[in-house]
Amino acid sequence: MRTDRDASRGAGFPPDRRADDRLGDVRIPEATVARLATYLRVCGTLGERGLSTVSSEELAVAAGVNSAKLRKDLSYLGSYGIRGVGYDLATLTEQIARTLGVSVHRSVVLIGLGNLGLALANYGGFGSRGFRIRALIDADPYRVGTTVCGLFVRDIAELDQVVAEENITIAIVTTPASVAQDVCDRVVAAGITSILNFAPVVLAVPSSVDVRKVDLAAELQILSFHESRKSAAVGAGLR
Amino acid sequence: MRTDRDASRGAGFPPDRRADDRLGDVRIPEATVARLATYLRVCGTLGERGLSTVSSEELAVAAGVNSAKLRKDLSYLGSYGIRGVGYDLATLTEQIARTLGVSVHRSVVLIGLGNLGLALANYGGFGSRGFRIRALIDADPYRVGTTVCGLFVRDIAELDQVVAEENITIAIVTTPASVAQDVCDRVVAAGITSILNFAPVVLAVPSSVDVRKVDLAAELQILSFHESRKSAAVGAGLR
DNA sequence: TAGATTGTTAATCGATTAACAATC
DNA sequence: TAGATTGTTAATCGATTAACAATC
Repeated sequence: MRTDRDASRGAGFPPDRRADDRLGDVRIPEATVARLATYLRVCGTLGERGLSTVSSEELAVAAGVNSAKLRKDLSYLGSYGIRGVGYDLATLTEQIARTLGVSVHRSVVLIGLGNLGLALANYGGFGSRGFRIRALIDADPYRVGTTVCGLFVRDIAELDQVVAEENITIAIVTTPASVAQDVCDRVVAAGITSILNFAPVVLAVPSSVDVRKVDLAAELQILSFHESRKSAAVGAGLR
Repeated sequence: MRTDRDASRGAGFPPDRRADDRLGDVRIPEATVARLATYLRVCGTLGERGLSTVSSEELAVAAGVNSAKLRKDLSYLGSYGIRGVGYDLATLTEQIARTLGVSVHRSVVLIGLGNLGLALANYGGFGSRGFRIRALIDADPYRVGTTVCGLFVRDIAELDQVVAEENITIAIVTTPASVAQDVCDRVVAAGITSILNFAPVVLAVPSSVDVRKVDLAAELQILSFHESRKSAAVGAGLR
């Protein structure tokens, strides 16, 4: 569907990307990007089971979405399906990985080695999905200099150096809430442009930096809301 | 704005809730529910700083959202602001907590005591936000019977009993992906109606059960996507 | 009263999905 | 060719937000 808005942009307004930018010439909706990560994981699982081709219906069921949505999502990447047949798993996997920018591994720095930080440092699931934790940073002088998962724990003062040396663009922040904004400021100053924040605070960053937040208590509260509605429905006589 | 659809529903179609169900008579959008959790946390922070009243503008800035959106979100709870003045923090906090169903603590069972499970069991941030982990369950016979954070680690065979005894409705699943669906089936059979899933699998559940998924690698992949676009922009001559 | 701020309206924007022409 | 499945259209649904009347 081509709207008047599209037409006016094509005619005069600056496009989001240059037309010759092959990787980035199609704007992909945020909701689609989030689902691509799921599709990529499911493709991996199906590939391990020996499948070489999947239909949009099979993939949609495995990913827990509607097949029309899945096809629309995949259509943003280009036309990699074969009508009457389905999608070649290897090709599809490669294209999704390329779109997400995880065809090559990305380097990550993890800051704050409390319970959660240590658990993430030890988590084995990042490597297979495109990420390597290349540096660990903590404020506790007793922890700095020790080795965790084969990596030296460094002081925050070494952040700039480590980010440059290891070509790091993504930081995982698992510090206490009280220091998270300060750590965030240093991380941004060091040149990091993406932050995954586990501290329960809203981080202020320049618009050039992306922040995603994981708030575990908030997730539980959302579930709690629906629990309330379930019991309210019972209370209202719907038993 | 009252649309034809609303009118036709009011006229004939069954409403989502009974009109006399005071807690649940207004349908609150999912996007709003998710933000209410943030507002609740921010209200707590502002309250600790000694504030007793906030304007929508102040609260919006602290929560990182547009103030019109915040007012619209709060309007679903009822009319708790005072024009020309703002919102009373104590009242607002209470109303949001009530809406989210966390005015009283909810009991949670945590299943799977690997790195992440142990970290969550030790995490102190749940208590202040309305949740108590009341039971720990693991499959490893060497771990069953030990004490973690003052709780006995139990076998999955005891799930039904523990859920009933402790009045648990929410489960946190931090098992390996390979057993997550099996654990999920048992959890549902035990009467749990909300699941927070950290295993990187799509869980199949009855429609009466809510599942929220936290996929850390997927979060990084979303950040990676935007990183790709940033460097593509540079590559396309926008340096 | 004058200034401030809420609650609501209505326009706009973005996401979802059934349906089907295109095509393997 | 006949059956199957993609890629796309267009309708619908849901979320966002500027603007402002209501009102403290």
